Amino acid sequence: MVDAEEAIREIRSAIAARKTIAVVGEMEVFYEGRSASWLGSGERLLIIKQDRSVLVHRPFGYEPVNWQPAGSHIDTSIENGKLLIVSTRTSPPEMLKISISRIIHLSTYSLKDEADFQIHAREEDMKQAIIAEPGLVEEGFRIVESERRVRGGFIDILGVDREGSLVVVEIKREKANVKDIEQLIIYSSQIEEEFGSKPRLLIVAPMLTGRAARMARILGVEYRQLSPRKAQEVVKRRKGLDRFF
Amino acid sequence: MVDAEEAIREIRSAIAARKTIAVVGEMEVFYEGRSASWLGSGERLLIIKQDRSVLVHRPFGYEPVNWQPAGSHIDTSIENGKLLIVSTRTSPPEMLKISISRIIHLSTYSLKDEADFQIHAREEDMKQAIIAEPGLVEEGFRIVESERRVRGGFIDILGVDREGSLVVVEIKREKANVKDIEQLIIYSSQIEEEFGSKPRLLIVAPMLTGRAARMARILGVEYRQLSPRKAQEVVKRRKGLDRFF
DNA sequence: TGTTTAATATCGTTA
DNA sequence: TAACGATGTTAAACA
Repeated sequence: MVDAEEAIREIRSAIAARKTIAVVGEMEVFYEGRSASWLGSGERLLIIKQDRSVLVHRPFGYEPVNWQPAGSHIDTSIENGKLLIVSTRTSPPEMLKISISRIIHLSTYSLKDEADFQIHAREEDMKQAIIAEPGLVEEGFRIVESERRVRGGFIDILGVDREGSLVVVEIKREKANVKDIEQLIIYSSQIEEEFGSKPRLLIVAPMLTGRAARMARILGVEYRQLSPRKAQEVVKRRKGLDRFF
Repeated sequence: MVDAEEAIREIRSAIAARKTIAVVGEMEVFYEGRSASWLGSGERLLIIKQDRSVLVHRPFGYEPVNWQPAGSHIDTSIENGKLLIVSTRTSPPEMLKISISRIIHLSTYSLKDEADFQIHAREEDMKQAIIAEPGLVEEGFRIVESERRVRGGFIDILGVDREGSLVVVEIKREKANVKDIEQLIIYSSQIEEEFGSKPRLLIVAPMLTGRAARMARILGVEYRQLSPRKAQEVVKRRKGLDRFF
């Protein structure tokens, strides 16, 4: 249990020193900006990070109930004996106000964390795998272009099959749905306009939703199964080979 | 600074008692599941909530670097003198492993938070505003149906103008883009199939992207300006009137 | 359970 | 700055 006067001194100096602040206490939270929200009094965890991002976490759920991203301006004051923390940013104009009526715990830390975060098996890995091994799409497939710009978006991969027909390839790292099939149809008309002939349409994904599978059959969209994990293995194997040669 | 043996006892009993746990310390983090990630050693804040959701926060940035949602299973152990916390869930199969080499601070809390969270100015508020006051779309506009299911999605609002022509209305709470315009075109063909005549297409949003504005002009999609905040005011005013009558 | 949509989505990349 | 797509998106609504 910490006094508001004492707390405000500690928080102010911690913000100035770019420390990370954790406050456990009873608080009300107001937000106004792109939307507007109000949260009545309850016991929560407030985090102010060294980059001045602010998070209010309830004792349940993955997401913060309210927040403000890095770089916003933080003001502290005491109002009716309560510790008031106001975070504002200008673009977009947003304001987060936290009124703390009781402080259960307050601590500040100078945390050092310079480690590199590595993540794999994303859609980008799937694309790289196909570029490295076009045979993943089908025997004789060759890449013409990746990330080709068309009206309404980008074609993940544009290629040619062994017969010389153009193939538009759309990649999804998760289950592909009706929207993804429609996306291919939209690209198809653009490619036809430009090249004068209908391309084959192909969706690469670990699976399709039932509705998407039906729609694909109706509209003549082909499907090749590929999971991000398998793609990642292909990329890794390739890298090994590249180093070898 | 807390010993690993002491920490594991405290964490285990806190999980059993459904308390919220905060650990500040030096840790490595591994994740494997839909994707896979590795994060080398650094000083971070680990939160385990009463619903067993797990968050690992670096000292910067709004998002947790790694996490596990509510309801996952948590195992604790000591390996080479380090406190090991492993959270697993089955659907989808995912595993988060946190290896804590040094504990700077550990505390547990029984937090009580039953307050109601209220939020306004969402897309739903815009739809309700139009339903309450169809004149927001245009003079003489009448609602036929909201959330009408069509192939590839739902039509936000289907209505009729004063001449009796069908109008498909798409609502966006933020700047509308090319994809949103395309969405309307797709709906249009469905409505034409069903009713035998081309509907008018109308996008309601606070603004359009430059590209979307151009595309709307070309494709004959009309635009009505409405912001979520203005919509919210209309809803509020209406509620006041409803109470009066 | 499966599917779809909204979100103060956030974040990174590119023009 | 604006636009645009990916995300371990998450979370809620609906069939």
